[in-house]
Amino acid sequence: MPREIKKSTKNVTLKEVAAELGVSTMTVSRAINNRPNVDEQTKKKIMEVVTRMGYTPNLVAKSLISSKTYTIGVVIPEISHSFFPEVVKGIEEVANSHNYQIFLTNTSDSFEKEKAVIEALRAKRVDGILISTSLTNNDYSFYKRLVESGLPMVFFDRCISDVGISCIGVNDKSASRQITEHLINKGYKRIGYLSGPKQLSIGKDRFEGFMEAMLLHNLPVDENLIIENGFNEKGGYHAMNKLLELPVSQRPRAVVAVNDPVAFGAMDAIREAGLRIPEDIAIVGFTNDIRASLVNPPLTTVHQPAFEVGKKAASKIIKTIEYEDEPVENVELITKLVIRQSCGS
Amino acid sequence: MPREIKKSTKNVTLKEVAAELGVSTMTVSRAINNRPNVDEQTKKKIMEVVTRMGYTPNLVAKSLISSKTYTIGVVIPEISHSFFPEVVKGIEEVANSHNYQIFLTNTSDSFEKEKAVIEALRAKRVDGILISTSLTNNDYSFYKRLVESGLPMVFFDRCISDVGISCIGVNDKSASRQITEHLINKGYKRIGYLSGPKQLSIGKDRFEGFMEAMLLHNLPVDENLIIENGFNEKGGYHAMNKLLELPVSQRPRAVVAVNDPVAFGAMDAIREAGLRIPEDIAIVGFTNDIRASLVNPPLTTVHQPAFEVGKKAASKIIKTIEYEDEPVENVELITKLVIRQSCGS
DNA sequence: TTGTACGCGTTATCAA
DNA sequence: TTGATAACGCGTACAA
Repeated sequence: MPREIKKSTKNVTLKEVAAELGVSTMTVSRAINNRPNVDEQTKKKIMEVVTRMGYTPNLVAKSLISSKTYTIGVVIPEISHSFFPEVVKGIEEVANSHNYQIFLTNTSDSFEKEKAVIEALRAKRVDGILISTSLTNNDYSFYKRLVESGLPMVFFDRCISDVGISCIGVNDKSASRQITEHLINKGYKRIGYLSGPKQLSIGKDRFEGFMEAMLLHNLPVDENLIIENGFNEKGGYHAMNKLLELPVSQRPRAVVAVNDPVAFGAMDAIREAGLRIPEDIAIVGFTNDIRASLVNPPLTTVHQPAFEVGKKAASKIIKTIEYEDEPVENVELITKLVIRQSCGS
Repeated sequence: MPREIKKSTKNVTLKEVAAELGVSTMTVSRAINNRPNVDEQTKKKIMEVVTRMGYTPNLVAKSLISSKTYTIGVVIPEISHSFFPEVVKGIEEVANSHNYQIFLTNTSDSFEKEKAVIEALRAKRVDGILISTSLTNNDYSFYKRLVESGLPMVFFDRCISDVGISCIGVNDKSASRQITEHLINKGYKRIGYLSGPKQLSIGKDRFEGFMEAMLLHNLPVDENLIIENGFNEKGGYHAMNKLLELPVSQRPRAVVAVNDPVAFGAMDAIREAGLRIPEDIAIVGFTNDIRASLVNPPLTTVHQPAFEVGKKAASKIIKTIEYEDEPVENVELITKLVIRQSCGS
C-alpha cells in the first residue's frame, strides 16, 4: 500500500484575512506593512484578525516580486574543521542582524560538489554567496562566468585571485614568514614545508611567506623538502611520511605546516616513526585550531581571528549585494603568533 | 553623496528564452523539464539558447506554485561545540542528496533568539525545521502552537518531550547509568553530578541514568552534590566551583558531567583548586568531544555518533515533510563507553 | 506538437 | 482612505 503523500501545510493568506473582514487585500497589506494611508480603526481590526488567524507573510511571494530573497549561500570545504564553525558563527551573527538567512553547504573539499551547490543556490535565487573554495587547478572559467552573470560573491579564507571577487582572509604571507623566522631564529636551518594546493590564496601566500623567510636569512631551500598535499590531517600525514622516507641526513630538522590539521597529521607520522617532537623534528602550524593547545607537545601556530573573518565576510557580501559601487578588495585581518612547545621553545 | 543602491541581478526568464526563438514559454518549459511532447529539433534549439543565455529556473516562482521550497531550517544552540558541526555535516549530506538546502541558525543558547529565528524560517516557508532547543522552562506553549500550525518539526539532541514532536537522540539514560556504574565499580561512593537544565531530554535522561545507577548500587545521593547549570564550559566551571566550596569531608570523590564541555570547565576548576585528576577527584563526561582524548588527563566519556544523529534527523524530517502518516517517534542511537584516564583507570 | 489562460501570494500603480 | 488590476516566473489544464 502506498504511503499517503502529504498535502503541504496550509498557510493563511492576505486574501483570506481580507475576506474575513470584507475589505480588499490591499488594505490588509497596507495595515500589515505599516503604511501611512490606512484608517486607524480598520487597521486595528485587521491586526486583530491577523493575529487570531495566525497570518504570516509569505516571503516567497514577496521575493518573486522584489527578486530579493534575503538569503546568502555559504560554501564551506569542511565544516568539522574547528576554524569553520567559528567563521560560520560570525557570518550568521552579522547576516541575522541584517535580516538575512544563510544556506550552509559542505563540499567535503570537492570542487565538483562546489559547482553543483552553487548552481542550486543560484536556482534558489540567493542574493549572494560566500565561498571558501576547493578548486585546485587553474581553470577559473566557472567563476569567471559567474562573475559575468552579476551574482554577488565573496571569497573567504580559500580564495582565488584575479577573477574579480573580493577575498576576506588574514595576513597569510607575513604571518607565515614570521613563524618561519621564529624557527630560523631558534637555529633551525634545514626546514621543510608541508604545503596545500598553491592555486588557493592560503596555499600560495603561506608558501611565499615561508620562502621569503628562508631567502631573507640566506638559507637554501631544498625542493625535496617541499611537499604538497591536502589541507587536512590525512594530507599532513602523507606529506610528512614522504619527508621521513628521505635518508636521515637529508631529513628536515623542522617543518612548517600550511595549517594545524596538516600539522596534526604530520605529528602522527613523526611519532609513528619513533621520533620526538621537537627534539628530533620541530613543527609549527597555522590556524590555532581548538586542539592546538592540547596536543602533545602543544603546537606553536598562528592564531587566526575566525569569528572576525566570518563577520567581515558577511558584512562584505551584504554590502556587495546592496550597493552598486562596492569595490572588489582583499581584506587581511591580523593574526597573532602563538608560541608553544612544538617548535622547541 | 548617497551610495548607488543596486538593482537586483537580472536573471534570464523563460519568456526571454521563448522570445529569442519565437516560440511560447510552454514549449521552452517542456523542453527544459524533459517532457515527452516536444519535437526533438525544437528541443535541441531551445537547449542551445538556454545554455547560451545562461538560463536557470527560478525556484522561487516554482515554490510559490507548489508551496514547497525544498528547504529545511536547522536551529542549533552553539555551532562551535564540536558535536554540532558533525551533526550538521550529517544533516547536510542527507538533505543535499534529497535536493534540499539547509538554513543554518545559531541561537547562542537563547530561547528568545530561537523563537525569532523559527518565525523567520516560517516566513521563508521552509518545508520543515530541525531543532536542538534552548528552552529551559516549562512553558511549552510556543511549540504546542507550532505543532498545531502543522509545521513539520523534528528535535535532535536537546528535545522537549510530550509536545508531539519526534526526537532523534541517543540512549542517554542507559549510557549515563553505565558510565556512572563504571565509577561505582572502581570503588567511588561519594559521587557528584554536574547537570544541565532538566527540562531538556538530555538534561533529564542523563540525570535519571545517574540516579538509577546510584540507586541500583544502594549508594546515597546527597542533594548538595547535584548542581545544575548550562551545557557549556562556563556552566561546568561554575558548577564545579560550587562543589569545591563544600567542606573537604563533604566533597565528592568523583563527578559525572552531563557533557564534555561541562567536564572541561569542571576540570579547569579542579586544577585551579590545586587538586589532581583523578587522584583527588575523578571525572567523566558525555559526548566524546574532539578534545576529550587530548585534555590532561584524557577524559573518560560516552561516544555519541554525531554524524549519524545528523543523518537520522535529516531523514526523519524529510519523511515527516513528505508523508502524511509518518509517526512521531523517539529514536535512540547507540553510544559507546570510552574509557580513558580521568576516571582513574 | 504547440499555444493560451489562469493561478500561486504579494505589492505597485492608478482610479475611485 | 480604499479598491481594482497587473505583474513577478512558472506550470497545470485545457484548446488548437
